[in-house]
Amino acid sequence: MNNLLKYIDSLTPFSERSWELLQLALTKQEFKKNEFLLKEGQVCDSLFYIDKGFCKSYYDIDGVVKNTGFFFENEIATNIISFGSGERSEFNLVACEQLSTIIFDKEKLFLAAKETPEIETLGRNCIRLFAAKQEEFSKLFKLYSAQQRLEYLETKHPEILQRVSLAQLASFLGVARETLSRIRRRRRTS
Amino acid sequence: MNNLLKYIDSLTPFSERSWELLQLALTKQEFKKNEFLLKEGQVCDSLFYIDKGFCKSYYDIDGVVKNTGFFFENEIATNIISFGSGERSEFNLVACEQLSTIIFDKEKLFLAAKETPEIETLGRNCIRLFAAKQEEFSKLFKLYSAQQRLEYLETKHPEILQRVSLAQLASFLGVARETLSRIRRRRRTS
DNA sequence: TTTAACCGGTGACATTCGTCACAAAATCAG
DNA sequence: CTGATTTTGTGACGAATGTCACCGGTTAAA
Repeated sequence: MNNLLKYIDSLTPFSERSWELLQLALTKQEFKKNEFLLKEGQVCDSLFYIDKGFCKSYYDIDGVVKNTGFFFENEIATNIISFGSGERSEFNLVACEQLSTIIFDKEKLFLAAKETPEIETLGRNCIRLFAAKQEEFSKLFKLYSAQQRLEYLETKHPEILQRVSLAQLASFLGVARETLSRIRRRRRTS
Repeated sequence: MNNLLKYIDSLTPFSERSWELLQLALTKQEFKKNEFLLKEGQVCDSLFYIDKGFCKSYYDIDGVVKNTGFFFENEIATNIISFGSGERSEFNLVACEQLSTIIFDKEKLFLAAKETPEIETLGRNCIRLFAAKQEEFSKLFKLYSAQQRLEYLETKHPEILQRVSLAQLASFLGVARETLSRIRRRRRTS
């Protein structure tokens, strides 16, 4: 819980009482590699704070896996559309390696938020960070070529390159695995 | 202010007192076509509720305009990254036609939110909707071809096609104007 | 009315990318 | 250590896209 406390403190002032109330909504949970945090078709009623390990979000489009996000330590993973609206999730969340999370239960979280506005503010800030991350990555696709997207990740998010296989990365970059190989080769030889 | 009231009511329960407090943070503002709501390099300290007309967000990449979003009546337009973090905006917001907005001033909004948790909750829900829209559109680029992206807009967001020129739309879809022409022709002839 | 500006379409051509097939290298399990 | 599996690289080829040039139709301004 220690990492989580630091994470919260970095977002908003938080009293002892708020922390005690919040803990009523929290559960530690471990996932094995390839275990699902959220499956397509389920309603997402949790926020997953990542304590150790990482997971990814992906769509299964006619049997083809399309990675759309990676979530590492000290981040929140969730389906914000499903969590907010109660609709079924269109994508999956799956552990990429042994994963330790702290789950925020939606219902209990809302109950706790009624008791203190600090929890409401925390929620707003979590969503804000989540939205900022969304915007950052969607920008890549709207503005840049595959090669430029790779270069952006290399400078701004090297942790992804270090921990994710090239096939996984290619899917995330929105190109075929072969295209990513060629981009890398072009740069080696020039 | 009537449209805004309905918008708020659709998001969260709102007392008379909350509405009166919120109004302290609100200002009506008109923009002429091609007038800027937010310029690249500025810090965004407003949420723009769109009452009438529409605007767009775009990046200027080495002199090339890349449209990234359109915002119509009954939506909030802003730069969520800049608004939340205080960093400078990397993109522009500009009126595409005569535009009537109601501006939420960030500083005054935070003051009002301290008085009542209903405003805090409203803020959380506005951000949530904004994040959901981000995710919806970024999904298009990660999963679909240009033609599929067009088809998605035609079925899910026909208002965009009705009000935006093909050149603007092509930029938003992330393809050259000519490519959009060819997609349209392919479908006519097949 | 005339002229200019804008909008949408299209042809030509080079480039890039996806797909399929296969091979080399790295990793893992027994 | 060894064989199997996974990961990565690459060649061939067709399809899709970007770029440039130009045209006709519409709209708006002079």
